[in-house]
Amino acid sequence: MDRQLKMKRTNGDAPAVSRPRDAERSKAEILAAAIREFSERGLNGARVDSIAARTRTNKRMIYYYFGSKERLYVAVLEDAYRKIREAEKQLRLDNLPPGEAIRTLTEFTFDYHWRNPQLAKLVVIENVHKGKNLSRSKTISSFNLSIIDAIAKVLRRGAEEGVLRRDIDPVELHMTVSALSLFHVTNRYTFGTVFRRDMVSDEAVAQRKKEVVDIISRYVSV
Amino acid sequence: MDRQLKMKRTNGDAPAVSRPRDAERSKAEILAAAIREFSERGLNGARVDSIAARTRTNKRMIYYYFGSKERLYVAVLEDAYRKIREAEKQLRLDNLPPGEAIRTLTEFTFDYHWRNPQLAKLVVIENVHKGKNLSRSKTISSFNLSIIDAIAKVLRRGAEEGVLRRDIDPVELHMTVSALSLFHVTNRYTFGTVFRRDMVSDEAVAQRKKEVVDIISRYVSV
Amino acid sequence: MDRQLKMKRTNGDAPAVSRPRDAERSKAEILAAAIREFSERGLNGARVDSIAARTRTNKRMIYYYFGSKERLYVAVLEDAYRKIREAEKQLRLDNLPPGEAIRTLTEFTFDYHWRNPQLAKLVVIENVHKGKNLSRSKTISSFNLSIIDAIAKVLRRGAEEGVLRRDIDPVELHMTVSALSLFHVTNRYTFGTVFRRDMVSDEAVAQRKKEVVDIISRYVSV
Amino acid sequence: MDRQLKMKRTNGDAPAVSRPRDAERSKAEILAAAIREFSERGLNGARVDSIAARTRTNKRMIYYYFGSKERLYVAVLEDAYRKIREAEKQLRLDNLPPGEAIRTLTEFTFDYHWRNPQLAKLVVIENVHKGKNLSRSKTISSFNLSIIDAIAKVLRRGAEEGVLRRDIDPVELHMTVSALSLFHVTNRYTFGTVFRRDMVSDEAVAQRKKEVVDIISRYVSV
DNA sequence: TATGAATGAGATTTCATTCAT
DNA sequence: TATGAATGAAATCTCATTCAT
Repeated sequence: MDRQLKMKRTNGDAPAVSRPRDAERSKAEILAAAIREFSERGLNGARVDSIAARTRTNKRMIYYYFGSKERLYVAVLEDAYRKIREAEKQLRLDNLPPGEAIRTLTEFTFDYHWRNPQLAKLVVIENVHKGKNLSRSKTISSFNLSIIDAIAKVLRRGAEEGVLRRDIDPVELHMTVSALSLFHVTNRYTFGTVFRRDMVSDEAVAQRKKEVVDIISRYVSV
Repeated sequence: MDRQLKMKRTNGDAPAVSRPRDAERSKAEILAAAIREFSERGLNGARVDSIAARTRTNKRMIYYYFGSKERLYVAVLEDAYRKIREAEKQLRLDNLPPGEAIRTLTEFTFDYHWRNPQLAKLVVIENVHKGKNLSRSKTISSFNLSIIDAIAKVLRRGAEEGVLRRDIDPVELHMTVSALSLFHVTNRYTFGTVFRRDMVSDEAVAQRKKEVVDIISRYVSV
Repeated sequence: MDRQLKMKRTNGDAPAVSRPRDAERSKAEILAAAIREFSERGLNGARVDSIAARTRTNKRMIYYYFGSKERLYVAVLEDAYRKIREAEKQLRLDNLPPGEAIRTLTEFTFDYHWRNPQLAKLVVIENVHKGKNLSRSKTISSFNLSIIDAIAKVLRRGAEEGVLRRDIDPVELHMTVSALSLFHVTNRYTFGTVFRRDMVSDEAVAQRKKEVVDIISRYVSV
Repeated sequence: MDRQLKMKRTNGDAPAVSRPRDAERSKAEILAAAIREFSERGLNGARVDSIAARTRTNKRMIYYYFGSKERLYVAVLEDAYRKIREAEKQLRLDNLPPGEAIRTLTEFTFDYHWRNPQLAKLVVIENVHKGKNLSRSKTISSFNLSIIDAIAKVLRRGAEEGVLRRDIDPVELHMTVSALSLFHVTNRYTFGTVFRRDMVSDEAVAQRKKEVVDIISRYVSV
């Protein structure tokens, strides 16, 4: 695969970078490979061998750094959640008028899940397992509540300005936005097949996104 | 393992007539056991042994009747879809005013999935597998389109009576109702844990159902 | 073991004996192989592969019948204890004068362990594991207490006849006989090496047995 | 794994003098940790990682100082034997009347093994491995024969004084004392479980010690 | 002397499926 | 139609040991 790279390594008289020896990088590489494997095949379907194969390290290192397949899976879950929360922070919702902020957040959420389907898939997989792995994570809740705070702020502003309903619960709103955004990812295959519906063309996705934004707008507007 | 028992059965002069040997009953029993096992543990997590253990028959019979674990899984999927479509037909939406028909359908859908979570779970599991098993079913689409027809009829009536928007696509509406209803089942564990939200108490469920009906009502109303 | 039985089944026009299909025999074969492997290599040193190789069945059957390496090991322990207790019953101590009964039992115990070192080895191995596997056995104590009963009877007779001490505790005596008999098996290698002592020649063994009988005789005599 | 810590150490201008780097101390620490690990878990059950974890050094040092797990185990065996022989020398048996000397030695041996069970455990473990590791030690026999000499001297004195039998072989006597003393350590779990006997309370131990001393006394007395 | 990172070989266990009657 | 026994292939995990600095 990377014969080029290998060549480079053996060049020069400095014996050089020959093998990784970089814990952080190895860990990150494993995590990245695991996110893909788990989201594509589920906890039981994922193969530790496959994860290792997507890496420059080997199977043994997965156990060295993560202890077990399950603990790796928990790390993957945490990482996937962390990423969407970080992406959300780039939105700067505070700088937008309330209505537009909600619209922006809705569009972002829909787009994010469509373009990064891993989290959505991991989440439903974890629910098949009744959430017992996620519940082992101590930190998961702490960093996720940021999105609820952000929504709450926007709703407060909107209420003050009289442009948004006063009786909207931020968690409820987040649930709705999530449900409508995730569904298109987590149910695309069955819904497409069963109802003979194009779920994946650019037009179909754009059309659905518009619809979702519309649903949310009507829901929050006074 | 239980050799004693076996001995007892084959000994004695009482011949083979003793048990009814009802093929249909065996098949139905296997299917019922499989629905539970697959919905609880996923396709990979499900164990043929466990399915057999939930039955009065044995493992070999599963292969005799269904050929393979995968084909049994497809049969399970079809059966679960068939059941909700049959339940929907009891609603008699044609006898209700359009707005009320939509509300009734929404409440039914939400309740059905909450009380019969197997279909919801099977569907997300199947999507993890990119819907490749469902797509093997020849009949799946045929009997499922009934719900789209039913919604289309209601929307047409609503438009004619001027109480519902004219530009609502029935598939789009079904997708929205499904998304909001399924989410509460398929994401209850993670959402509850991550956002510290009660998802399961009677009050929480009733409150969410009210919200979902509200969202849909605002969405379809002129 | 019971080839006779098997023959009976496959005779007539039904073809051939090709593969076992005899649960009891498979189980017994595995158990016999496991006794040797565990007693020779310990719980950790024993290899499931090696046990299977000593069998006409395969590795998978070990899990089919015993569940795990540990549970097989417990079955092995139970079986080894059961065998010595059964052998003891052939001694008919009740038919011997008390002093001779004790002597006979001592000689038997010493010989048994020397000729069948598996139990002795299994026992020390199990003690390295702090007896946690044996303590999982429900039945172990029940059938082992027979030896204590037998000794108690002899001691009672001896006391009545005035030929044996009245204050000997049967468990204490069994412990002493066991200690002296087992030591020659469980410590033969180190004791031989460290103290440059022949522990294995027929003469050495006979001499030690005589000594042990002497020790016990002096101990129980009035 | 603890990268932060490592950074701190190699950073800064404080040079390498910071830690004493006492080779002898490291070696002794490893040996002490290994004695516990091997005696608690056996040769195969012991983990090099665990031994390192019981140390202030790391796994690599074990290989640096001892070469391999097996050679470390041999070192452990030698060390354990050396310790009991040194302890015995404190007894000053020569200063006691012969009968009392034997009694003192018996009590000491019983107590020593009960309070320091490592040697007893290591010895049976080594016997499971047919003594092949111990036989590699060149020195083991040389320093162990001291106990045989000591016993021989006492027996000679006792015979001359007419208080002890003339026909007692010192190795045989040591074997008997060892067997009775070690048994209580190496078989405590199984014997306790199988025969429902308290083996560990202070009273039980004291009672058994008394019994052992009694057995030995009757054995050596004229 | 000291240490975290890395690994190959091999161990136990799992599981869908088939055999033989 | 029914069933216990059997199995190959492959999965997860373990562990002593070495690498590279």
